Amino acid sequence: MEKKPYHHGDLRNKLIERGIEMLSEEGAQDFSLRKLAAKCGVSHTAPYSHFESVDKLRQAMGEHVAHQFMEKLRGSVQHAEDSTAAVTSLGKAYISFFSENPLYFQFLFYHSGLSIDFDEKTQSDYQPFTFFKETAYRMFDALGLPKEDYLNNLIALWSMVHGIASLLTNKGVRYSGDWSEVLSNNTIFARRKEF
Amino acid sequence: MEKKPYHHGDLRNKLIERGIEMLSEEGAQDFSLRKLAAKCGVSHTAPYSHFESVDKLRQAMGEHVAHQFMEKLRGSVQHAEDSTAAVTSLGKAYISFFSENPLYFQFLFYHSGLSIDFDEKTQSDYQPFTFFKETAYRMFDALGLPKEDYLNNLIALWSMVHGIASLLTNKGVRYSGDWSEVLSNNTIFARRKEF
DNA sequence: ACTACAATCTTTACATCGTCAAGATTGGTA
DNA sequence: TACCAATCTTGACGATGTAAAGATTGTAGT
Repeated sequence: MEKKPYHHGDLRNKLIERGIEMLSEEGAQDFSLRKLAAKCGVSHTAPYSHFESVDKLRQAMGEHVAHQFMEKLRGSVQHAEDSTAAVTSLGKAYISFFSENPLYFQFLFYHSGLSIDFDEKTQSDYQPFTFFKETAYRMFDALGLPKEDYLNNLIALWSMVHGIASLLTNKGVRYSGDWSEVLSNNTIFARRKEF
Repeated sequence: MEKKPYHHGDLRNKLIERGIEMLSEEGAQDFSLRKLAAKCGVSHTAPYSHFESVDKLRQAMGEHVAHQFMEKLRGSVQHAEDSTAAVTSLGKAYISFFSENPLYFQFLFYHSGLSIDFDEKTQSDYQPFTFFKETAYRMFDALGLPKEDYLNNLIALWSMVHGIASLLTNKGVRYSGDWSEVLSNNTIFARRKEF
Protein backbone atom coordinates (compact mmCIF):
# COMPACT_ATOMS: atom_id res chain seq x y z
CA MET A 1 0.00 0.00 0.00
CA GLU A 2 1.98 2.98 1.28
CA LYS A 3 5.38 2.92 -0.42
CA LYS A 4 8.43 5.13 -0.65
CA PRO A 5 7.22 7.72 1.81
CA TYR A 6 10.44 9.60 1.21
CA HIS A 7 13.41 10.07 -1.03
CA HIS A 8 15.80 7.51 0.35
CA GLY A 9 13.50 4.56 0.21
CA ASP A 10 11.00 2.70 2.29
CA LEU A 11 13.16 2.63 5.39
CA ARG A 12 10.46 2.30 8.00
CA ASN A 13 9.07 -0.88 6.48
CA LYS A 14 12.48 -2.19 5.54
CA LEU A 15 13.60 -1.88 9.16
CA ILE A 16 10.64 -3.92 10.30
CA GLU A 17 11.04 -6.60 7.65
CA ARG A 18 14.81 -6.98 7.80
CA GLY A 19 14.54 -6.76 11.57
CA ILE A 20 12.27 -9.78 11.64
CA GLU A 21 14.60 -11.57 9.24
CA MET A 22 17.50 -10.81 11.53
CA LEU A 23 15.48 -12.18 14.40
CA SER A 24 14.81 -15.48 12.64
CA GLU A 25 18.48 -15.88 11.87
CA GLU A 26 20.22 -14.67 14.99
CA GLY A 27 17.61 -14.67 17.72
CA ALA A 28 16.21 -11.91 19.91
CA GLN A 29 19.34 -11.98 22.02
CA ASP A 30 21.78 -10.87 19.34
CA PHE A 31 19.46 -8.34 17.76
CA SER A 32 20.94 -4.87 17.55
CA LEU A 33 19.80 -1.57 16.12
CA ARG A 34 23.17 -0.77 14.63
CA LYS A 35 23.56 -4.09 12.85
CA LEU A 36 20.05 -3.71 11.48
CA ALA A 37 20.76 -0.19 10.25
CA ALA A 38 23.92 -1.44 8.54
CA LYS A 39 21.98 -4.27 6.94
CA CYS A 40 19.57 -1.69 5.57
CA GLY A 41 22.43 0.40 4.25
CA VAL A 42 21.86 3.44 6.44
CA SER A 43 23.74 5.05 9.28
CA HIS A 44 23.22 3.78 12.81
CA THR A 45 20.99 6.66 13.85
CA ALA A 46 18.79 6.75 10.77
CA PRO A 47 16.15 4.55 12.46
CA TYR A 48 15.55 7.35 14.95
CA SER A 49 13.70 9.25 12.25
CA HIS A 50 11.06 6.51 12.31
CA PHE A 51 11.20 5.07 15.81
CA GLU A 52 11.98 6.98 18.95
CA SER A 53 13.74 4.02 20.55
CA VAL A 54 14.72 0.45 19.88
CA ASP A 55 11.80 -0.66 22.03
CA LYS A 56 9.33 1.12 19.80
CA LEU A 57 10.92 -0.61 16.82
CA ARG A 58 10.52 -3.94 18.54
CA GLN A 59 6.92 -3.07 19.24
CA ALA A 60 6.30 -2.36 15.54
CA MET A 61 8.01 -5.61 14.62
CA GLY A 62 5.86 -7.34 17.19
CA GLU A 63 2.72 -5.94 15.63
CA HIS A 64 3.88 -7.18 12.26
CA VAL A 65 4.49 -10.67 13.58
CA ALA A 66 1.22 -10.56 15.47
CA HIS A 67 -0.48 -9.80 12.18
CA GLN A 68 1.07 -12.84 10.51
CA PHE A 69 0.04 -14.85 13.55
CA MET A 70 -3.54 -13.63 13.25
CA GLU A 71 -3.64 -14.52 9.55
CA LYS A 72 -2.60 -18.05 10.42
CA LEU A 73 -5.19 -18.33 13.19
CA ARG A 74 -7.97 -16.93 11.04
CA GLY A 75 -7.10 -19.25 8.17
CA SER A 76 -7.12 -22.26 10.45
CA VAL A 77 -10.80 -21.97 11.40
CA GLN A 78 -11.93 -21.16 7.88
CA HIS A 79 -13.12 -24.65 7.04
CA ALA A 80 -13.91 -25.97 10.50
CA GLU A 81 -17.09 -28.05 10.58
CA ASP A 82 -18.27 -26.98 14.00
CA SER A 83 -17.16 -24.84 16.90
CA THR A 84 -15.30 -27.69 18.58
CA ALA A 85 -13.32 -28.42 15.43
CA ALA A 86 -12.59 -24.71 15.19
CA VAL A 87 -11.02 -24.64 18.63
CA THR A 88 -9.00 -27.74 17.84
CA SER A 89 -7.52 -26.40 14.62
CA LEU A 90 -7.01 -23.01 16.23
CA GLY A 91 -4.92 -24.64 18.93
CA LYS A 92 -2.93 -26.59 16.36
CA ALA A 93 -2.34 -23.45 14.31
CA TYR A 94 -1.15 -21.63 17.42
CA ILE A 95 1.32 -24.39 18.10
CA SER A 96 2.53 -24.87 14.54
CA PHE A 97 3.11 -21.15 14.06
CA PHE A 98 5.72 -21.17 16.77
CA SER A 99 6.94 -24.57 15.73
CA GLU A 100 7.82 -23.07 12.34
CA ASN A 101 9.30 -19.90 13.86
CA PRO A 102 10.56 -20.79 17.33
CA LEU A 103 12.27 -17.45 17.83
CA TYR A 104 9.02 -15.56 17.38
CA PHE A 105 7.70 -16.83 20.69
CA GLN A 106 10.24 -15.11 22.90
CA PHE A 107 10.00 -12.04 20.77
CA LEU A 108 6.22 -11.80 20.64
CA PHE A 109 5.61 -12.39 24.33
CA TYR A 110 8.60 -10.68 25.86
CA HIS A 111 9.84 -7.96 23.53
CA SER A 112 6.92 -6.71 21.53
CA GLY A 113 4.92 -4.93 24.22
CA LEU A 114 1.86 -7.00 23.39
CA SER A 115 -0.84 -7.04 26.05
CA ILE A 116 -3.62 -9.44 26.95
CA ASP A 117 -6.36 -8.55 29.38
CA PHE A 118 -8.45 -11.43 30.65
CA ASP A 119 -10.55 -9.09 32.77
CA GLU A 120 -11.59 -6.70 30.03
CA LYS A 121 -15.03 -7.54 28.65
CA THR A 122 -14.51 -5.94 25.26
CA GLN A 123 -11.07 -6.39 23.77
CA SER A 124 -10.92 -3.67 21.14
CA ASP A 125 -7.66 -4.56 19.47
CA TYR A 126 -7.15 -6.81 16.51
CA GLN A 127 -5.38 -9.35 18.65
CA PRO A 128 -4.82 -13.10 18.66
CA PHE A 129 -6.26 -13.44 22.11
CA THR A 130 -9.58 -11.83 21.23
CA PHE A 131 -9.96 -14.22 18.34
CA PHE A 132 -9.06 -17.22 20.48
CA LYS A 133 -11.59 -16.09 23.05
CA GLU A 134 -14.44 -15.67 20.58
CA THR A 135 -13.77 -19.05 19.04
CA ALA A 136 -13.62 -20.76 22.41
CA TYR A 137 -16.78 -19.06 23.69
CA ARG A 138 -18.64 -20.24 20.60
CA MET A 139 -17.67 -23.77 21.51
CA PHE A 140 -18.69 -23.26 25.13
CA ASP A 141 -22.09 -22.10 23.88
CA ALA A 142 -22.47 -25.19 21.73
CA LEU A 143 -21.49 -27.44 24.62
CA GLY A 144 -23.89 -25.68 26.94
CA LEU A 145 -21.34 -24.85 29.58
CA PRO A 146 -22.48 -22.74 32.51
CA LYS A 147 -21.66 -19.10 31.81
CA GLU A 148 -19.71 -18.72 35.03
CA ASP A 149 -17.26 -21.37 33.83
CA TYR A 150 -16.42 -19.61 30.57
CA LEU A 151 -13.52 -17.50 31.72
CA ASN A 152 -11.88 -20.21 33.75
CA ASN A 153 -12.08 -22.70 30.92
CA LEU A 154 -10.86 -20.17 28.41
CA ILE A 155 -7.78 -19.57 30.49
CA ALA A 156 -7.28 -23.29 31.00
CA LEU A 157 -7.38 -23.93 27.27
CA TRP A 158 -5.18 -20.96 26.45
CA SER A 159 -2.70 -21.94 29.16
CA MET A 160 -2.36 -25.43 27.77
CA VAL A 161 -1.82 -24.27 24.22
CA HIS A 162 0.47 -21.47 25.32
CA GLY A 163 2.40 -23.80 27.59
CA ILE A 164 3.01 -26.23 24.75
CA ALA A 165 4.23 -23.35 22.58
CA SER A 166 6.42 -22.12 25.41
CA LEU A 167 8.04 -25.51 25.92
CA LEU A 168 8.53 -26.39 22.27
CA THR A 169 10.24 -23.08 21.56
CA ASN A 170 12.53 -23.42 24.54
CA LYS A 171 16.02 -24.39 23.45
CA GLY A 172 16.57 -26.27 26.69
CA VAL A 173 13.60 -28.57 26.13
CA ARG A 174 13.94 -31.64 23.96
CA TYR A 175 11.03 -33.80 22.81
CA SER A 176 11.08 -35.84 19.63
CA GLY A 177 7.33 -36.44 19.61
CA ASP A 178 4.68 -34.31 17.98
CA TRP A 179 3.83 -31.29 20.11
CA SER A 180 0.60 -30.61 18.27
CA GLU A 181 -0.75 -33.96 19.43
CA VAL A 182 -0.28 -33.18 23.10
CA LEU A 183 -3.44 -31.12 23.08
CA SER A 184 -5.44 -33.83 21.30
CA ASN A 185 -4.17 -36.96 22.93
CA ASN A 186 -4.25 -36.19 26.61
CA THR A 187 -6.69 -38.28 28.59
CA ILE A 188 -5.80 -37.31 32.09
CA PHE A 189 -8.02 -34.27 32.41
CA ALA A 190 -11.02 -36.35 31.42
CA ARG A 191 -10.15 -38.99 34.03
CA ARG A 192 -9.72 -37.03 37.18
CA LYS A 193 -12.60 -35.98 39.38
CA GLU A 194 -10.83 -33.04 40.90
CA PHE A 195 -7.34 -31.63 40.84
CA MET B 1 29.57 -25.72 53.67
CA GLU B 2 32.54 -24.43 51.71
CA LYS B 3 33.25 -20.91 52.95
CA LYS B 4 35.83 -18.20 52.35
CA PRO B 5 37.82 -20.09 49.77
CA TYR B 6 40.20 -17.17 49.51
CA HIS B 7 41.54 -14.06 51.11
CA HIS B 8 39.16 -11.41 49.83
CA GLY B 9 35.99 -13.15 50.83
CA ASP B 10 33.36 -15.48 49.48
CA LEU B 11 33.04 -13.75 46.16
CA ARG B 12 31.75 -16.64 44.10
CA ASN B 13 28.74 -17.20 46.34
CA LYS B 14 28.23 -13.52 46.94
CA LEU B 15 27.98 -12.93 43.21
CA ILE B 16 25.30 -15.58 42.91
CA GLU B 17 23.28 -14.36 45.87
CA ARG B 18 23.50 -10.64 45.19
CA GLY B 19 22.91 -11.40 41.54
CA ILE B 20 19.62 -13.07 42.33
CA GLU B 21 18.73 -10.16 44.61
CA MET B 22 19.48 -7.76 41.79
CA LEU B 23 17.29 -9.83 39.54
CA SER B 24 14.32 -9.66 41.90
CA GLU B 25 14.67 -5.93 42.17
CA GLU B 26 15.53 -4.82 38.65
CA GLY B 27 14.59 -7.71 36.38
CA ALA B 28 16.60 -9.84 34.00
CA GLN B 29 16.65 -7.04 31.45
CA ASP B 30 18.61 -4.55 33.52
CA PHE B 31 20.98 -7.08 35.01
CA SER B 32 24.63 -6.26 34.42
CA LEU B 33 27.91 -7.82 35.42
CA ARG B 34 29.52 -4.48 36.20
CA LYS B 35 26.70 -3.28 38.43
CA LEU B 36 26.77 -6.59 40.24
CA ALA B 37 30.54 -6.39 40.73
CA ALA B 38 30.16 -2.88 42.11
CA LYS B 39 27.41 -4.07 44.46
CA CYS B 40 29.82 -6.72 45.72
CA GLY B 41 32.57 -4.15 46.21
CA VAL B 42 35.00 -5.55 43.66
CA SER B 43 36.31 -4.38 40.31
CA HIS B 44 34.27 -5.13 37.23
CA THR B 45 36.52 -7.93 36.04
CA ALA B 46 36.87 -9.71 39.35
CA PRO B 47 33.97 -12.06 38.51
CA TYR B 48 36.09 -13.49 35.70
CA SER B 49 38.15 -15.32 38.27
CA HIS B 50 35.08 -17.39 39.09
CA PHE B 51 33.00 -17.39 35.91
CA GLU B 52 34.36 -17.37 32.40
CA SER B 53 31.49 -15.29 31.10
CA VAL B 54 28.29 -13.60 32.19
CA ASP B 55 26.33 -16.51 30.75
CA LYS B 56 28.11 -18.96 33.02
CA LEU B 57 27.28 -16.73 35.96
CA ARG B 58 23.64 -16.70 34.92
CA GLN B 59 23.80 -20.45 34.67
CA ALA B 60 25.10 -20.75 38.22
CA MET B 61 22.41 -18.35 39.40
CA GLY B 62 19.89 -20.48 37.54
CA GLU B 63 21.05 -23.58 39.34
CA HIS B 64 20.68 -21.78 42.63
CA VAL B 65 17.13 -20.70 41.83
CA ALA B 66 16.38 -24.19 40.52
CA HIS B 67 17.47 -25.51 43.89
CA GLN B 68 15.07 -23.20 45.74
CA PHE B 69 12.40 -24.24 43.28
CA MET B 70 13.07 -27.91 43.99
CA GLU B 71 12.84 -27.31 47.73
CA LYS B 72 9.43 -25.78 47.26
CA LEU B 73 8.24 -28.63 45.04
CA ARG B 74 9.55 -31.29 47.42
CA GLY B 75 7.94 -29.59 50.38
CA SER B 76 4.61 -29.38 48.64
CA VAL B 77 4.13 -33.14 48.33
CA GLN B 78 5.40 -33.88 51.82
CA HIS B 79 1.98 -34.28 53.37
CA ALA B 80 -0.06 -35.31 50.36
CA GLU B 81 -2.60 -38.02 51.15
CA ASP B 82 -2.38 -39.85 47.86
CA SER B 83 -0.64 -39.58 44.52
CA THR B 84 -3.41 -37.49 42.99
CA ALA B 85 -3.25 -34.99 45.83
CA ALA B 86 0.51 -34.93 45.36
CA VAL B 87 0.21 -33.90 41.73
CA THR B 88 -2.35 -31.24 42.62
CA SER B 89 -0.23 -29.61 45.28
CA LEU B 90 2.85 -29.96 43.13
CA GLY B 91 1.13 -28.01 40.38
CA LYS B 92 0.00 -25.36 42.82
CA ALA B 93 3.50 -25.08 44.24
CA TYR B 94 4.91 -24.70 40.73
CA ILE B 95 2.50 -21.87 40.05
CA SER B 96 2.85 -20.12 43.38
CA PHE B 97 6.64 -20.18 43.19
CA PHE B 98 6.56 -18.02 40.11
CA SER B 99 3.63 -16.05 41.45
CA GLU B 100 5.82 -15.04 44.36
CA ASN B 101 8.88 -14.39 42.17
CA PRO B 102 7.59 -13.47 38.72
CA LEU B 103 11.03 -12.49 37.46
CA TYR B 104 12.41 -15.95 38.15
CA PHE B 105 10.40 -17.45 35.33
CA GLN B 106 12.10 -15.61 32.50
CA PHE B 107 15.42 -16.14 34.16
CA LEU B 108 15.05 -19.82 34.89
CA PHE B 109 13.73 -20.85 31.50
CA TYR B 110 15.60 -18.48 29.25
CA HIS B 111 18.86 -17.50 30.88
CA SER B 112 19.92 -20.30 33.14
CA GLY B 113 20.87 -22.93 30.59
CA LEU B 114 18.53 -25.38 32.26
CA SER B 115 17.61 -28.38 30.14
CA ILE B 116 14.68 -30.77 30.10
CA ASP B 117 14.69 -33.94 28.06
CA PHE B 118 11.32 -35.60 27.61
CA ASP B 119 12.88 -38.38 25.58
CA GLU B 120 15.51 -39.45 28.08
CA LYS B 121 14.41 -42.44 30.13
CA THR B 122 16.62 -41.75 33.11
CA GLN B 123 17.01 -38.10 34.03
CA SER B 124 20.09 -38.06 36.16
CA ASP B 125 20.06 -34.49 37.41
CA TYR B 126 18.50 -33.17 40.55
CA GLN B 127 15.96 -31.28 38.49
CA PRO B 128 12.41 -30.03 38.88
CA PHE B 129 11.26 -31.88 35.82
CA THR B 130 12.42 -35.27 37.02
CA PHE B 131 10.54 -34.76 40.25
CA PHE B 132 7.41 -33.64 38.46
CA LYS B 133 7.64 -36.69 36.23
CA GLU B 134 8.04 -39.16 39.07
CA THR B 135 5.13 -37.67 40.95
CA ALA B 136 2.89 -37.66 37.90
CA TYR B 137 3.79 -41.25 36.97
CA ARG B 138 2.92 -42.39 40.48
CA MET B 139 -0.53 -40.92 39.96
CA PHE B 140 -0.86 -42.53 36.54
CA ASP B 141 -0.04 -45.87 38.15
CA ALA B 142 -2.72 -45.33 40.78
CA LEU B 143 -5.27 -44.38 38.14
CA GLY B 144 -4.36 -47.40 36.03
CA LEU B 145 -3.60 -45.44 32.89
CA PRO B 146 -2.26 -47.38 29.90
CA LYS B 147 1.54 -47.18 29.90
CA GLU B 148 1.65 -45.80 26.38
CA ASP B 149 -0.33 -42.75 27.51
CA TYR B 150 2.08 -41.80 30.29
CA LEU B 151 4.41 -39.54 28.35
CA ASN B 152 1.69 -37.73 26.49
CA ASN B 153 -0.27 -37.06 29.65
CA LEU B 154 2.84 -35.98 31.51
CA ILE B 155 3.54 -33.39 28.86
CA ALA B 156 -0.09 -32.29 28.82
CA LEU B 157 -0.04 -31.73 32.58
CA TRP B 158 3.32 -30.02 32.55
CA SER B 159 2.29 -27.82 29.62
CA MET B 160 -0.82 -26.64 31.43
CA VAL B 161 1.03 -25.83 34.63
CA HIS B 162 3.92 -24.29 32.73
CA GLY B 163 1.57 -22.29 30.53
CA ILE B 164 -0.19 -20.84 33.56
CA ALA B 165 3.17 -19.88 35.03
CA SER B 166 4.25 -18.39 31.73
CA LEU B 167 1.12 -16.26 31.45
CA LEU B 168 0.99 -15.10 35.04
CA THR B 169 4.59 -13.95 34.96
CA ASN B 170 4.13 -12.08 31.70
CA LYS B 171 3.92 -8.36 32.30
CA GLY B 172 1.63 -7.93 29.31
CA VAL B 173 -0.98 -10.31 30.71
CA ARG B 174 -3.54 -9.10 33.19
CA TYR B 175 -5.91 -11.34 35.12
CA SER B 176 -7.33 -10.45 38.50
CA GLY B 177 -8.51 -13.98 39.27
CA ASP B 178 -6.59 -16.71 41.02
CA TRP B 179 -4.16 -18.40 38.67
CA SER B 180 -3.70 -21.39 40.92
CA GLU B 181 -7.38 -22.26 40.51
CA VAL B 182 -7.17 -22.49 36.75
CA LEU B 183 -5.68 -25.94 37.02
CA SER B 184 -8.31 -27.12 39.50
CA ASN B 185 -11.45 -25.53 38.16
CA ASN B 186 -11.37 -26.28 34.47
CA THR B 187 -14.16 -28.54 33.28
CA ILE B 188 -13.67 -28.37 29.56
CA PHE B 189 -11.12 -31.15 29.24
CA ALA B 190 -13.43 -33.54 31.00
CA ARG B 191 -16.30 -32.60 28.70
CA ARG B 192 -14.86 -33.02 25.26
CA LYS B 193 -14.70 -36.32 23.49
CA GLU B 194 -11.81 -35.39 21.29
CA PHE B 195 -9.89 -32.26 20.53
C1' DA C 1 61.64 -19.75 57.33
C1' DC C 2 62.12 -18.85 52.77
C1' DT C 3 60.70 -19.38 48.10
C1' DA C 4 57.99 -20.37 44.52
C1' DC C 5 53.34 -20.88 42.74
C1' DA C 6 48.73 -20.40 41.72
C1' DA C 7 44.48 -18.31 42.78
C1' DT C 8 42.40 -13.96 43.20
C1' DC C 9 41.78 -9.23 42.26
C1' DT C 10 42.90 -4.47 39.80
C1' DT C 11 44.04 -1.55 36.01
C1' DT C 12 43.79 -0.47 31.46
C1' DA C 13 42.06 -0.93 26.95
C1' DC C 14 38.85 -2.16 23.20
C1' DA C 15 34.73 -3.09 20.40
C1' DT C 16 29.86 -2.80 20.58
C1' DC C 17 25.69 -1.05 22.17
C1' DG C 18 21.61 2.62 22.55
C1' DT C 19 20.98 7.39 22.37
C1' DC C 20 21.64 12.46 21.86
C1' DA C 21 22.97 16.84 19.47
C1' DA C 22 24.24 19.22 15.48
C1' DG C 23 24.38 19.63 10.79
C1' DA C 24 23.76 18.05 5.88
C1' DT C 25 20.52 16.55 2.12
C1' DT C 26 16.39 16.79 -0.44
C1' DG C 27 11.46 16.44 -1.90
C1' DG C 28 7.25 18.99 -1.61
C1' DT C 29 4.94 23.35 -1.13
C1' DA C 30 3.94 28.28 -0.93
C1' DT D 1 12.44 30.19 -6.55
C1' DA D 2 12.77 30.01 -1.73
C1' DC D 3 11.56 27.91 2.23
C1' DC D 4 10.43 24.08 5.28
C1' DA D 5 10.20 19.84 7.35
C1' DA D 6 11.21 15.14 6.96
C1' DT D 7 15.07 12.25 6.44
C1' DC D 8 19.69 10.86 6.89
C1' DT D 9 24.88 11.43 8.46
C1' DT D 10 28.61 12.54 11.55
C1' DG D 11 30.47 12.65 15.92
C1' DA D 12 30.22 12.03 20.73
C1' DC D 13 28.78 10.06 25.28
C1' DG D 14 28.26 6.60 28.88
C1' DA D 15 27.40 1.74 29.68
C1' DT D 16 28.32 -2.90 28.58
C1' DG D 17 31.06 -7.57 28.13
C1' DT D 18 35.58 -9.17 27.83
C1' DA D 19 40.70 -9.71 26.90
C1' DA D 20 45.59 -8.73 28.46
C1' DA D 21 48.84 -7.53 31.75
C1' DG D 22 50.23 -6.85 36.23
C1' DA D 23 49.59 -6.61 41.38
C1' DT D 24 48.37 -9.06 45.78
C1' DT D 25 48.36 -12.86 48.85
C1' DG D 26 47.33 -17.41 50.91
C1' DT D 27 49.41 -22.02 50.61
C1' DA D 28 52.69 -25.77 49.52
C1' DG D 29 57.38 -27.52 49.02
C1' DT D 30 61.91 -27.33 50.33
